[in-house]
Amino acid sequence: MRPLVHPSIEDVSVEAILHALADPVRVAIYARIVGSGCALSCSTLVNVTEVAVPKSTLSQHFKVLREAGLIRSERRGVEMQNASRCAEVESRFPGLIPAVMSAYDAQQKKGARVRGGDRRRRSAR
Amino acid sequence: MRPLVHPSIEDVSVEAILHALADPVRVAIYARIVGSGCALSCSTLVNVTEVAVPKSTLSQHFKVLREAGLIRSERRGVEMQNASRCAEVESRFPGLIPAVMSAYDAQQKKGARVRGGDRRRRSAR
DNA sequence: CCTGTAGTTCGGAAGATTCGAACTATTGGA
DNA sequence: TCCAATAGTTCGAATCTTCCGAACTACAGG
Repeated sequence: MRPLVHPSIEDVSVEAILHALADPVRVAIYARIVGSGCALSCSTLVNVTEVAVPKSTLSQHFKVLREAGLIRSERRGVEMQNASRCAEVESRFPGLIPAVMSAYDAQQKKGARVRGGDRRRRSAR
Repeated sequence: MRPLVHPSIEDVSVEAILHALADPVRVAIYARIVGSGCALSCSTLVNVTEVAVPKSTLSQHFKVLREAGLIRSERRGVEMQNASRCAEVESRFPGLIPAVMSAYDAQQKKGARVRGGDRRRRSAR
């Protein structure tokens, strides 16, 4: 089991943050963490979307969020606590996260459209 | 030659915008277009980065920016004029683009670090 | 030690990206 | 009108990335 990678805040890039939040599942996860105000475990986020996300995929998504500098993951007993690094990211890129979250919220409110962004058309396997 | 696709602004998604701007070359292109205030042709942007971007790749990048709703491309004689759709995007997602551009500018100013975000390690071909 | 729970790693299939080569569209001459 | 030059697009193959089931590791409580 490799130790978890958390970049120091000065090594965080805009590109990595945007890439992390460009995925519909990841932005939903991140919005939930930020919205809840407290740390959340992976397993509580299996149902962020309509269809349940497989846990191996979920694990990858958390890794991307973590290595982009957006969240901090810490083992707490048998589960993992994922907290947002809002304050740090805010100090490095003021206004970025609030703007993205506000845009995301605005989009979610506008009824159940078929939003673009789920660029990957999944096929049956 | 297929006609150019320009989504109407209400069909533009946050995910598509973030995905478009998550690429170091595309965000550089977009920053130049926004910064210049006027429409720019593809060819003037071959040198947005240290290494010249091949024109077939550049064409793909413009397509992504266009289909994300960030720019409007129009043929003007033999070349293509690419203008930003700032005002429209601003009306749909207020504050998003300014926040991203401001974060990007702040990052660029901090010396020539090896920034993360160029996720694709190119190999010799 | 054994079992259950939570999450990670592995590996292969499928999707996305890159870029050279070939192609299309438009303009300005000869 | 035909030709060459310029600007950009499309195609195709190599490469990179993402997804997810199966197998694995880590920890808590009997």
